[in-house]
This record gives sequence, C-alpha cells and structure tokens, in this order.
Amino acid sequence: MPTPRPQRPDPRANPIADDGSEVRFCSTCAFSGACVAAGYDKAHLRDLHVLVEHIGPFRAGEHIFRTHDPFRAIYAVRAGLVKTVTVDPEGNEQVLGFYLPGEVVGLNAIYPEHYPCDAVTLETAHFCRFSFPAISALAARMPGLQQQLFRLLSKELGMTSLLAGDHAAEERVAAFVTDLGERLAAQGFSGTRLRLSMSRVDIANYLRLAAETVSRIFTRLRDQGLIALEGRDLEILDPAGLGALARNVRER
Amino acid sequence: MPTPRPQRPDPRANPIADDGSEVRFCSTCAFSGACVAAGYDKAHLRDLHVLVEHIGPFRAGEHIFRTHDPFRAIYAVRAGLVKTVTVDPEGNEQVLGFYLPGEVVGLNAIYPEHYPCDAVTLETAHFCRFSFPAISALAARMPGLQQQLFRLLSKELGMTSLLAGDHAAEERVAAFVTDLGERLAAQGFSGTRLRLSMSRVDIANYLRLAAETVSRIFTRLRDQGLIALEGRDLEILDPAGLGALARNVRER
DNA sequence: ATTCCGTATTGATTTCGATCAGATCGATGC
DNA sequence: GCATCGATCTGATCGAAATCAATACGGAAT
Repeated sequence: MPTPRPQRPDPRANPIADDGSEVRFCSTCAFSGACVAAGYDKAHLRDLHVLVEHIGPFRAGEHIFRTHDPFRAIYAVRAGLVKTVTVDPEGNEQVLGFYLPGEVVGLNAIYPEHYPCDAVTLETAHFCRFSFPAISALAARMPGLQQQLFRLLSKELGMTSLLAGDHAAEERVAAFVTDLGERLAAQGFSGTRLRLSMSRVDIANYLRLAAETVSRIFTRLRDQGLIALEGRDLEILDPAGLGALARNVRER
Repeated sequence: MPTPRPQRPDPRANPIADDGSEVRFCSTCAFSGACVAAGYDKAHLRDLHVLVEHIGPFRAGEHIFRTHDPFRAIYAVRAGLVKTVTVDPEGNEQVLGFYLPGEVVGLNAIYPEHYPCDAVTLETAHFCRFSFPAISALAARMPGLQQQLFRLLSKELGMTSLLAGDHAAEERVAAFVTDLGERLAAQGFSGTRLRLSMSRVDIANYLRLAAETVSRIFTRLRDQGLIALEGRDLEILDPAGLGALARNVRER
C-alpha cells in the first residue's frame, strides 16, 4: 500500500524576517507586539532599535553561546533554527528546546547569570541580540516591554512543563509535531507543511525517547494517515486526528 | 540489621516567617533581597508593603487558586507547603512543583493570563498575596524588584528543566531530596533534617514515577545508609553520597 | 555511475519501572 | 483494647520503550 508523500515546502518559507525599515522591527520580532501594538512613540522605538544588534549568518552547527558563558544578552531568532542543549557530567546531551524565527533564546540564563546550556544553530541562522542590562533598563521605562519579557518567560515555563509530564511516546511525538505546526503558523509560516531541520536524534533527545522509537512512531502516524513524511519534509494531513493524540500532553 | 532512625525535626522549624515590623518584610520574603539589599528608601518599601496582602491560614487540602481562574496575583509562601497540579482531560493529575516558605507560586500564569494549574496547600499555610498588575507597575519604578521578578521566573525555568530530563528513578529521588534540603537550607531551615509533608503519591507523581517505585527507592537509600527515614521524617545522613547520585540530574 | 558516510528505518531482545496484589503500619474513633 | 481506614511498604508479574543489531536510504565527493 502506497503511503502519502508530502509536497516540498516552499523554499521561500524561511526568509530573513526583516523588512529593513529604519524604526520598524522585523515583522516577526518577539518584541514588536510590545511596542507597535502599545502605540509607543518614535523615541521609544528608536531606543529599542538602537540596542538591537543584528548578528549572523551562523551556519548549521555553530554556537551562539555555550554553557557557563557569562550571561549578557538574549537572542531573538530572525531566521533559521536553534536548539539549546545541556551536557551532563557523563557527557549525555539533553535537548532543552528548539527555537523558531520570532522566538527568544537565553532567558533561562537570567537567574544563574551564566548560560546553563549551549545554543547551537541547526540551519543557517540570523539573530537579533539584545543586551540584557540594556533591555531590562529600557523595560523599566516601557511597561509594554516589561510585560512582554514577563510573558516570554512565563510562556517558556508553560512549554517546559508540557514535556515534563509523563506521556506515552506516541502522545509526545504527536504533541511535538502539533506544537511545531502551531508555532510556525503563529509566525506566519505554513502550519501544516514544514521541514524538520533537526535530526531524528535531536527530536528523540528532546522528547526523552530513543531515536528508534521516534522513527517507529513517525511510520505509525504515516500508516494511520495522520501525516506525510519524506525525509525531513513533513505534512500534517489530519490536524484534528493528530491533535487528539496530543490532547493529553497539551490540554490542561 | 537495624536501619538508622531520624531524630524528630524541631517542631519550631516551620514558624510563620514574619517579624511583624511595619516596614520590614518577612525574613524569608521572596522580595526582601530585592528591596532591603538594594538599599531602597522607606517610601519604596512602603509602596511594596502596601500592595501586599497577608492571607491565611489555609488548612491542608485547601485551594489557593484553581486552573482557569483569571490571573490576578502571585503568592509568596510565608509558612506551610503548597503543591501545584494540573489535571489532564482524562483526569490524570500531574504535580508541577512544591513550594516552600519564601518561594513564589503563580508565575506560570502570566502568559496565559489564567492559572494553568491548581495550587493546593499540603499543610496549614499562610501567604503574601501580590496583585500582579500592582507589583509589575511598581517593578517599573524599582529596578531591583523588576530584576527579582525576572530572576524568580528564570529560576523556575531552571527547576523544571531539571525534572524534564530523563534520568533513572534513583537519580530522580536523590535529586528531589537533595534539592529539598538545599531549598530549605536557603530559607534558614535545616537542610538535613526535614519533614516530607507531601504524600508518597505526590512525590511519585512529581517525579513521574509510581508510588511503589519511590517507596522502594527510599528503602534502598536507607539500606545504603544515605538517609534515615521514618514515616515522613527524613534525615540526610550522607549529603555527599546522595549528591553523587543526584549529580547527573542537577549538575550541568 | 560508484563509493562513502552519516542518517534513518526496521527487527530482535532486554530492562526498568508500572501495574497488580497483598501485608503492614499508624492514626483515629468507639 | 479493638476495629477501621488510609497510607505505605513489599513481592510477583507485565509491558512499553531502550538497547542491540543489521539494513536501507540519500546526498556529497570522486
């Protein structure tokens, strides 16, 4: 029996999300909502704009920061994909998260004042770098920005406690795919046709499963007609069905 | 062979941590460091003090807030013990965390704007209630307070990613005990003689293990001479040995 | 094309912790 | 004291996912 095949995702689906204008921000900027929506005047916007540093490109496999580096900045992904990983004393890696364009990396370093993980790009990536002392000082003058930082931190808290739950392997994988789709959709990409730029090993590690288990579950989901998958190109064929599997992981 | 028995913890070990003076805070207050240490003047301290509402006592089993309640406030534990739990659509409970005196409950509600979990007291408890709009407004004028809120959020992020890792049951339990001891010590209690006010079921649920497994591991740790345990009274006999087991969970 | 090598899939077996079942302990009330 | 009930502990069995092992795929270099 033939299994469904996905169409190739649009190669333009992952551009650098920056419209380049002087006092406006990347359309997907993690802070744009805090500023533009709150109706800040040009002076405030300029303050924020000035403290941003556009960095990149980083090629796949490069480090943005490493464990124990002193915490100085948070990084908003402009384009590309990043993972954060910890390495325990025995050398076991643990993927903490994947970050898409418009999302912010490094918030978990605030308390320890050192990055508690490595941030590694999985495909060519660009970032906005925000000095943390500068952005928190500005946040004191821009309540909307302060609020946005609180929200980003709290959101990330919610993310981790989803995966911290104990769930069957199939539920985890379904939740992972559903979540990725939703996050991509939130950033204006297709929520149903996407590219898994991370390896199966990384996915498995993130989900606290063996790579073989992830592989088996992907084929099972494909046989059930919920997804189409060829290599790293994924299409969600039945979002409702997949969401039903993910329900116990995500809905609370 | 006789197994070691703990001495009873000092019953005074868990007082209401409030010295009662007008413009000073509970000695264990989660925000005291942000204020007193930063040398704020009386006016600022009074602002913070005014927005605090002392609530309690709550008896064991009472709810501070419930899932889906609109988010209005964060709660600092003054005395007692709280757990936060989610309930999935099938009714499975999931303990997200335990909160000791001096710690803050409710931060994960900022982003969704509704509490994503129930907060339930496990023993008689008192709280300081901080209206979130009020405290974040004040934070904009008190950089030290803003910083403290960021740190609390970031700290909680670090906590959850510890338990999110995949670790052997014994490592989890060892890490749990070690962590509890350290957190109690940080609040001025004994770090080696403590009372597990939560049930074995709650501990197991928090660690994503079966209650039977937790029980077995406690006896194993006792047989190894690492802990003494009688009912809910625990003494850490060999902090280094226990820490070695916990090392892969905690050290990164 | 062909080789090479890292990545992914598929199959066989093992293992750790869950589940099922029963015993024991401890606090409370009669 | 004695009965009762919930919580905890201990033992026996089961099962989902890990591990071990081998094969297949796919892109890059020759």
